Amino acid sequence: MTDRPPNTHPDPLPPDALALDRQLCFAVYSAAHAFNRTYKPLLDPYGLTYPQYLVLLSLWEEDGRTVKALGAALGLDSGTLSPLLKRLEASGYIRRARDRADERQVIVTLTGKGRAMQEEAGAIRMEIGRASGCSLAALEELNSTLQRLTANLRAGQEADAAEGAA
Amino acid sequence: MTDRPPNTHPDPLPPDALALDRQLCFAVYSAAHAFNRTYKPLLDPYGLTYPQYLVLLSLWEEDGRTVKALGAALGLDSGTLSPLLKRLEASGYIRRARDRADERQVIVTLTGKGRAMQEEAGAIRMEIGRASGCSLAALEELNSTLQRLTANLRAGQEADAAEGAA
DNA sequence: CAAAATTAGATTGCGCACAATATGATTTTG
DNA sequence: CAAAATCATATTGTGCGCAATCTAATTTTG
Repeated sequence: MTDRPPNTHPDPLPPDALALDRQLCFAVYSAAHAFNRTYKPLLDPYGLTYPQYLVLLSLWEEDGRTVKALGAALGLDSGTLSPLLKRLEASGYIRRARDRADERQVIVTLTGKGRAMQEEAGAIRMEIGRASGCSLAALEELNSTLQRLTANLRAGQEADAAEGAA
Repeated sequence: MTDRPPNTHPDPLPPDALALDRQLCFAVYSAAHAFNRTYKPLLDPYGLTYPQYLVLLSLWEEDGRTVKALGAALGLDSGTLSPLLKRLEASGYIRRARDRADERQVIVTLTGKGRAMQEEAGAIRMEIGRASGCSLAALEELNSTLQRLTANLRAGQEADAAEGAA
């Protein structure tokens, strides 16, 4: 229970300040769903889900990462990744093996099928780009704006966490 | 690595075109998670989740909507909303009742507690705005850009669906 | 070196999200 | 008006996402 400034009613918010279409969070939430739904028919033929596809993207950048490294790259924890990676292994895209040097760690490696999938990903990416209906420049601009926003939100969380631990 | 196999690739994608931080979808996905994590400590004291909060926002705009109308506003179907609304009812924010005129429909109505929560929402919204670290103008700009993107993606889905049905 | 602390993953439980399906109410049509 | 089609919602099954907890391996410390 942090004591915040006594802002019971700091400002009279505009009457429609709480309208759904005024909330940036909702615009982000909706866009995320829209991407998911657009990816689904493209990934279904390969038996992949969108988060599984993200893991493959991550491994194509650097194969042989640990679960922890993947989690850091994707912003996911082991509670999400452990079962997801099991499914990815069951469908033949990756293999998991304990690191001999440090048996706490699990190394995730692409299989031949996993590497081969990268060829298909180019077409998927093109299709998504087309579906977004934005110019390359607009995509990059939006991308970096969202990355800044995400960084700001994360910084706020860390600050609050530190405050709570103090 | 510059020379790719002369495959069926329409265009030679830049070698890092599949890098995670180049994917707009991933920026959106990450921002959505970041919002969720920022909202969580603000909503936890009220026993609300973020999607439940969205339902309340929607009802504050117009109370007494049907499940279908809520689904249209939020982009969710009954498979998601039915159990969510049950939980919202169990925690006392809403009531659900069959429409007497058309017993197929369920009308969702705010309780006193549900209406009272709107007072708290102002402070939550301010806190989120602060955490986003963006100016009002930047927020609105980003909001409308994302709304256009979402509309484009949805249009593509509908086109594909129509194509499949043809 | 042995005990304590830290670390990496896995597991459990709950809630969201969606496809597919089921049920019951209403509308359309023959 | 009765059968068929449509509609609104609920249910089931699968997968993501996260908090909390557990286990085993490694590192730190006394």
